Amino acid sequence: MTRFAEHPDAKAFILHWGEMGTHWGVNRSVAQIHALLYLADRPLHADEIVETLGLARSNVSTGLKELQGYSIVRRVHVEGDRRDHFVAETDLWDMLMRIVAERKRREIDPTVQLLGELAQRLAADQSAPPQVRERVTRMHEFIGTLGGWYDQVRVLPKPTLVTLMKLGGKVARVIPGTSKKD
Amino acid sequence: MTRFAEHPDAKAFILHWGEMGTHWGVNRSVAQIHALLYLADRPLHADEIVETLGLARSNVSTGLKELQGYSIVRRVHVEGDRRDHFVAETDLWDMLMRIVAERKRREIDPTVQLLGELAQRLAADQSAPPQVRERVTRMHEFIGTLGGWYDQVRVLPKPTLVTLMKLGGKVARVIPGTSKKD
DNA sequence: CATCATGTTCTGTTTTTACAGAAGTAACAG
DNA sequence: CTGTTACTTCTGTAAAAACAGAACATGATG
Repeated sequence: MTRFAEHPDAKAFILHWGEMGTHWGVNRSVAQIHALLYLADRPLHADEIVETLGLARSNVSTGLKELQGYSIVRRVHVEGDRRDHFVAETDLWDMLMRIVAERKRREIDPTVQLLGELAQRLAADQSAPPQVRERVTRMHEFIGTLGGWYDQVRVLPKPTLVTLMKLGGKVARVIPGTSKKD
Repeated sequence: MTRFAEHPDAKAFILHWGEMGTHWGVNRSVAQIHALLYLADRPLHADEIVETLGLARSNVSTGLKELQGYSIVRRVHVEGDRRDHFVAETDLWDMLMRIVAERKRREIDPTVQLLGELAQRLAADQSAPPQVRERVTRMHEFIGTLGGWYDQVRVLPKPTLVTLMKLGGKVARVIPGTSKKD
């Protein structure tokens, strides 16, 4: 059915992507489903995924929901078939940006929120150990800075991002006080 | 013993840091040990960590080893005490860079390696599904580009990095063909 | 409106991971 | 050379996560 997924290199890709997932807090099955859809040249329906990856129908369902939560997989309608079909984002910049956006929303934002509360309370607390106050505050500021940078970069047009990325460290040349030599 | 860690806000920080870890593929205990050392104003020895966090001695030992593997905790000698003591990196830029470097080494580099092999084999394989060839190749190039960018940024002096970060999207202004307005 | 097709949620089981305590190793102190 | 302290590695257990299959829900079809 999913002929392309029988190719040994496709299989290797899917397996490796699954492993990668586990190292980054993503369920192996979810990552495998994503890899399969990324390699597909057409929308797949859930049962194709079940058969290709050997997962239970239930887990494919929840996996697809998770991937849609990241906005890197979307449901599409296929003419003359009432089953849901799914396609993955194939633009890798978009894919990365969406994953980052969602993880920020889920994990970073609540962390900044909490750190802000802790920092505020510690600032007013005479009995607080000074270095705890200072370190929590600095962590709050640091993650806030990263978040602010991300918010600015996120909205840049994709070609600009690609150019900046390719420039790499060379962008540092525009900063006053930095050597022109590198 | 570790008085600062009895403070409720310190406790909250440590617990949250532990949870964060679990979402990013880091053992909860390891992340907690790191948080505790980050908040400490002096080197701690293993038994202090055991008592403060309520972990088994064995796990503190392996946790500390792991953190040293990331180069964000180091062993220090304390005058007149033959036990090992440990301190965490408190410069958050350095900390982040070291974590990124290590995760790249452990996970990204082997992935690029594998993708390169797959892409090469697929290029020579007449029977390979064309979109599989193309998508694997693009993934390889994409991750390679990210890695190249990182390698360049990594070696920039810290003040330059901070300036760039604060500039945010404004660095895009220097790119030809980009509007001066943002 | 009964049946079938499709998809989701719930529940018990399996697998994986984290962990505590025991056993082992090494270095030092008396 | 013996006991003690500090630390690490090993091993069985406990906790957590992933998973399969069943039960359930929804909506289309004859």
